Amino acid sequence: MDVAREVGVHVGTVSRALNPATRSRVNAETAARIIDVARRLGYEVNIAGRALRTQRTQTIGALIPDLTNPLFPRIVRGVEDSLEKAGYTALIASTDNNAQRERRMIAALLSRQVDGFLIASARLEDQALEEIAQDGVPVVVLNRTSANARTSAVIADDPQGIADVMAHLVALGHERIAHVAGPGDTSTGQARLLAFEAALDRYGLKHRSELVVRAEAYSIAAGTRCMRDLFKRGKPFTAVVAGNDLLALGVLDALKENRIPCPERVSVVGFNDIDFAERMSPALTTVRVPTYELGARGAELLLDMIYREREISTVTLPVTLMIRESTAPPPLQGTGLFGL
Amino acid sequence: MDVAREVGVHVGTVSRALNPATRSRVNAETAARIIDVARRLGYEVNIAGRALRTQRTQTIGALIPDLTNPLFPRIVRGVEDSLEKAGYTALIASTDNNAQRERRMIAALLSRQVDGFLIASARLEDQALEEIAQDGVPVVVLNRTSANARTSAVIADDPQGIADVMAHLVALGHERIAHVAGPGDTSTGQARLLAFEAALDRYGLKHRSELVVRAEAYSIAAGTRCMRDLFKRGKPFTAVVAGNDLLALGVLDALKENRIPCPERVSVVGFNDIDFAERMSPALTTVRVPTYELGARGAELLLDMIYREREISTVTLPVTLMIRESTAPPPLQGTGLFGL
DNA sequence: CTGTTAGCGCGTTCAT
DNA sequence: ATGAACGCGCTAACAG
Repeated sequence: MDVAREVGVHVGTVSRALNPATRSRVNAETAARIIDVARRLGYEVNIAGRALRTQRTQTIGALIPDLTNPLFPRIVRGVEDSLEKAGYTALIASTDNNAQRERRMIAALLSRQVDGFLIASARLEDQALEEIAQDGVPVVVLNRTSANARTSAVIADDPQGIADVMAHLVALGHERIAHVAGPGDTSTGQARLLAFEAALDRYGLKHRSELVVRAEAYSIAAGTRCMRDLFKRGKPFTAVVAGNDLLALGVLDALKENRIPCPERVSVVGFNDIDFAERMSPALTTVRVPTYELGARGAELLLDMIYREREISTVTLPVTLMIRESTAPPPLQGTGLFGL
Repeated sequence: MDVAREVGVHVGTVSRALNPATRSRVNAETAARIIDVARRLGYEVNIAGRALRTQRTQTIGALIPDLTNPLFPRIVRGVEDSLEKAGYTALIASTDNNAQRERRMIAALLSRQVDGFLIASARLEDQALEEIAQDGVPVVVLNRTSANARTSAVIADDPQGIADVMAHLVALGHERIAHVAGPGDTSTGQARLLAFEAALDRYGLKHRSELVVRAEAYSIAAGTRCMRDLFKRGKPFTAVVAGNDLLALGVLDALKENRIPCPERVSVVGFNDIDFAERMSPALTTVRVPTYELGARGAELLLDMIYREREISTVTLPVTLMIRESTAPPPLQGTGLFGL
């Protein structure tokens, strides 16, 4: 270490002087000199070396299903900001919600000795996740719950969001409401479907299984496919609650295919309030999820687990219904879809 | 290393067996046994340890201005896919095109001994970049050029894109075309402005400095501000070429504020063809940039530089004009903006 | 307060 | 083909 040579002290002293936590144990004056020389020489600690010794890489792994879904960049941003305060950095990996790719990425991150994992992948029953937690590496899941008792979670209040949506639709006069549910193996898909059914009960609306379709993925294409399915069944409806915004966009596409105007004949609502949702045509009514906070809180929780071995916890963030152009009162009787 | 103990060989042998590059130098049978045991024990090489020895972390740093701009997730995706093939991983950092944050991130990445940098930050005169290259760490810049002779670059064919845009507008009959240019300290901002002016000459159109405004950032808000500026100047125009899609969205907002219909009275065109551009209202006419390829090629170039100390090069990718709803013929004389 | 020593996990070199 | 020894950069622990 040439800083040591330059100042004329031992490397150990330099190490202590440069680490804020141990700086107090070295003469203030020499410390100042060391810091000065280090800066002048452009010295940066080698985190790989430190990691070898401390077993801490100051790096966490973030598993994101798809950065292309506007939901996630905001989450990542929250994560980054929280981590940076602690001198941490995130290694980001896209998984496509593909189990195999997920395993590969986890292996890659594990071999880089990440200090913890932030997992926004939606799949419910990850044995991969199980393995990590068993290894003793802290895990926080984002925007999903986990069956695993050893992971913390930060989630949005999905039941409340769906409840707000349903209250809005019922207030507008809708009675035949369809649901394009998210994938069954995701916790959000399940939670939102449950909340949908609970709302049906609350308002004394009939459960019609023909009005519920499950998407196989959270994507625009899947939303369109589900909607085509719904049309084939030929059962009347005046509103569609989509599992998330991408599904809602797919629903709108299918509506357009069939020249069914939204919101005049069918209302559509999404979930998440992705960027640009308000600029779509029609501007999408949806539930805003505080994505930045979701990431920020998740990162804080993880740092807590790393440093203070804090107990496991689940944080639920409030959501807000954003009413825009894609919802309106249902058409008059006799003028609706399928002669409703 | 407990794998060694389990198999009954020396750690050196295990190391050789587990490293594909040196596997040939060990008995095939023992190698197989070692690999088997390693898998059974869930052993993963510690990249930090290897890095210390080899000075290679198999990790590169990616500086992205803003993941929230839909342009970048696609680039990142291309980067990831190319890197993964080589066993590399990307450390992603958002910079906000903020010089100070950029330095902090570079320091953080440098201390993690990244093997190279992929820089999509747009700012032109980075001394930070200069320093990195001087350190001998390979750098590839993405979607921008660099004054630095030691960095490779992958860029889109901006001049061609703007030329196509102008040909389209002129063919529609536009003669008074405004330009909301990108920031002057970005290479894209400069290149597109130059191409805009060249096209003016090509079609014998007058240069009107009052019809050119410079944005201070690539953002929606900046686009709106520029447009308000343009209105204040009171000079007539029938089309606006925006420096990128976000600026174009800001331009559309300003038009809406003033109840000026697009494309009936003013045509607007963007650049990049971000996701959802075709779902906006009106659907945005813009220039598609092959973002995934941009990232993928950039990563390949960087790996080449790391492994083969390849010479510096610049790759230019072709672009495509996407004609949608935001462009149309100009209004008839006398009905246009400012009495045009 | 500071110097010394040892060892984190790996790859390399030299010996066998 | 394999074992032994060393050192990469750093910090914890101990000695002074």
